Amino acid sequence: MDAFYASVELLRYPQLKGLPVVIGGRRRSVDELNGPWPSLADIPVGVFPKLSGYTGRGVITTATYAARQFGVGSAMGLMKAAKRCPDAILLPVDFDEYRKYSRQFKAIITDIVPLMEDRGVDEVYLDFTEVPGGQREGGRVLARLIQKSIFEATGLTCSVGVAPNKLLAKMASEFNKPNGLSVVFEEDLQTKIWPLSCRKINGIGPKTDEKLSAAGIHTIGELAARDPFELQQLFGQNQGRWLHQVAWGRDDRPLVTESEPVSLSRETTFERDLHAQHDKAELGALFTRLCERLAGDLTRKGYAGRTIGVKLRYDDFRSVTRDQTLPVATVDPALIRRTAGLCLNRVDLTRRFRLLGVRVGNLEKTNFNQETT
DNA sequence: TCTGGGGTCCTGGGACTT
DNA sequence: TCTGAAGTCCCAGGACCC
Repeated sequence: MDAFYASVELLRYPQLKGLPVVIGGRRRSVDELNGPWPSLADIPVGVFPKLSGYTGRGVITTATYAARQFGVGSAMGLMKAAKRCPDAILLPVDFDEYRKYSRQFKAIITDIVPLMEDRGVDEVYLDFTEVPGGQREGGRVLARLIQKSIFEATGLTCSVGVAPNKLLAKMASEFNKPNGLSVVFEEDLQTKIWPLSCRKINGIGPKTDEKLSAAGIHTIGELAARDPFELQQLFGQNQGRWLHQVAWGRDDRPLVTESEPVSLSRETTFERDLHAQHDKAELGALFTRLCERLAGDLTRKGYAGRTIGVKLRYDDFRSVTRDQTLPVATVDPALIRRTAGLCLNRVDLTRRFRLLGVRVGNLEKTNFNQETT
């Protein structure tokens, strides 16, 4: 398979190009910025709020490359980011807008390459083994055509990686961000992949990286040099085997062009930590609202679920979950609320918590899908 | 002083059945 | 009747990703 990985850069306002910008925080409407504007593209740079003096909860969803120079990035708390880069512009998250552009760029892509795996709002894998011209210049010609088509239709830039499999294509796409294009061949493994940190592998997060470091393994090359049996001793059979495979650039996962959701959930972090007894009314209303919204999601997407669960995050950031499986699948907000309430009775409610979530799993298709996309 | 929201997948333990 | 093995389901938590 010739895999192609593209991630689209969603910041498209020309007046902000090259400036440090972070997108994130708790969800606010664009109107809250500084009064109603026809669109963010019409706002002069000086009007955007700065990160300096930001107080309250919230994390960065994404940041421009100019902002990343200051050591801020995804998932960082906004207050910490404000200290590192006070002059950065803070934009609110606007998921409806992202979804709109996401549909648009994916439609453009599938017009050119029909075999697409959707990896979220801004990323896709493509297989262009069978696409006419897909092999020209190692895939560069087709990749450039896709980049050009997306830019002309949406103003969005995207970074692209082309490689023999999904693992390497994803890594290749990171080489020249933003708006980059990289091709990695099998024979490039030792020169282009092995010098990289293990953390660059999709699937190695902070925990695994820490364990690897403790074993004296920092780069992918060092990982590849280890005996597979030693890795299995350290990480267990499955993960050990997988680590050895990916270090050697091996990945035979096919493109997944269709999938069904496994669960749906809604959760919210409070402005301040709440207590089950002292904030009973507020929590009760919030809990009901979460269940209603979740029931709405299920109905809209055409699913019902049998397993109802809750999630709590305490003030010390520990999380707990409880769930319960019903005899039949439901979309009924009252039943979801009642069952989730029973789950909630099984957790420690004596200490304050910062987040409450409701989840429905064990999904079954109903025939009432109201969503067209 | 911190650390969102919405997902998937994996692991491991306990209950239950055969 | 008791015991152990194996399979399955349910549940909880952890790691990771976008």
